[in-house]
Amino acid sequence: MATTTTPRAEARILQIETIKEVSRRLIGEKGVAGLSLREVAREMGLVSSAPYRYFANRDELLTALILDAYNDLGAAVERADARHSSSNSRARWHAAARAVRKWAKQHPHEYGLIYGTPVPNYEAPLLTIEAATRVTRVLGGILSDEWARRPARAANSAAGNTPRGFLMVENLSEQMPRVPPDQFVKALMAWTLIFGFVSFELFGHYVGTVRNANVMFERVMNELADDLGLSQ
Amino acid sequence: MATTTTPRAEARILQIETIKEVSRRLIGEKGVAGLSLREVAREMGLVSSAPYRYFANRDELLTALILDAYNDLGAAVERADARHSSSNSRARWHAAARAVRKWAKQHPHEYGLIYGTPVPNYEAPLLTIEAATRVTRVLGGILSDEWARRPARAANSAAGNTPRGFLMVENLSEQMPRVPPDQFVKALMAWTLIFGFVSFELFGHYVGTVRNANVMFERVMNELADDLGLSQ
DNA sequence: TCAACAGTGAGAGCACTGCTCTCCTAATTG
DNA sequence: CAATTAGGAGAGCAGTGCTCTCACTGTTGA
Repeated sequence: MATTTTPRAEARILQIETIKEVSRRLIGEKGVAGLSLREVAREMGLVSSAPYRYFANRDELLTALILDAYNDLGAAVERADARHSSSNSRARWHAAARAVRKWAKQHPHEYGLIYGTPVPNYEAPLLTIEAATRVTRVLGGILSDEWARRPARAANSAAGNTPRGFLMVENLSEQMPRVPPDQFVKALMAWTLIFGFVSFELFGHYVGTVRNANVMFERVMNELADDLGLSQ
Repeated sequence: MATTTTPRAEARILQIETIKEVSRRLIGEKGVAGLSLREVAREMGLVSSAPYRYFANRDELLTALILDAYNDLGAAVERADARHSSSNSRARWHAAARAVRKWAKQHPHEYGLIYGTPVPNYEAPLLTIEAATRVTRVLGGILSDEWARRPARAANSAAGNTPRGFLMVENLSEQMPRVPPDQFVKALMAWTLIFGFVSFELFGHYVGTVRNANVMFERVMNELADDLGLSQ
């Protein structure tokens, strides 16, 4: 059964969606700093106080946009991963990594919003954390499926320095149930390096150093896949 | 001979220095977004238009602060590196990496200023690029000194896939004259990972994942040192 | 059915910002 | 010593985030 919503409630979520759409466009044109609620109102043909009926303040609007950005990126990575056979870890890894970079280059300002300098004093209101883990869950799933196919080595490694590595990483064992804990450090490095590379590229730190970022990204991801022991 | 500067010129550079000091303090308290020229003026007992005698606009002041931040970080890393015997690559590597992280945690807002989201449309005015390379020069020097002590392997690797790697990386051959080009990818990964880790830590992306960042940083840097083949 | 009740937009207003311009003083310079 | 010039004062403009009151209108409970 379709949940019956009052016309008013519908109109409300439509206005909220419009505000966010206009905001995304303005951010894309002039960056986060250039986003003003007054201009959003103007674009919508409203008076300057109207948007405050929907967002208590600018930070609340930004938080909503951050949440959407995490989910948009997460969905893109999930889709890319799902296009490959779950047993082909290496293809999945490359697909996921490329999806991150592609999304970032398509939405540079939104990427900066979520992986750049945190905007307010301390924004992340738990809700965003959940959305932020969508990418790490995909990456963890790839590693988990890979290690599920090699019980011997897994058992070996697990018997190694398990406690040491385990102490440092929370939640990762949930996301990668079959990956031996001593591999967590490598997994963390890979995850960090994907975003480190994309951030360096987008924020201009490779200017004068990396000539062909496309090729370099592929080589780096290949090296990481080797280090992680991804097969095929 | 001491360069004779007129009292007026001296007073000018003193005022500029004061403006930057006050700005740094304000940024440290309320973040980059909270920096206003009017408040700087107020703190200095000046009228709101006075600072514009020294900085054409807010962006110019920010650019100056960015430049200083790069140089401050660069100097800290150089100092840390210099404290070790040049032949002990591994100790130098760890010292440099720790210096980056330490400086970042001591000046989080300034770190965000230079390694977070770029603030204006496209800020980096070449001057900053020069200052930004101080860290990479230190890292390149460490690798260079390491490879200077193993001519055999260097020659071997250099004979390998030199052209491929060389095409992607500019300037790196100047900073690391004795490092075989096929090592450039690993060097780039290491450089990127230092800052990727520090950014993730400072910007809150490890919350809920990395429990003890101090220990994890050491392990990651150790792993990198292994991958780079640093001895001792 | 009709009256009370929200939800919404309009508009004025406050405190703040970046930035410009003119005026004046006082130090510097030839 | 006269001419120049740098720097501060102060007013002012356009823009911002945000608040408050007022009026309208679709929705809802008696």
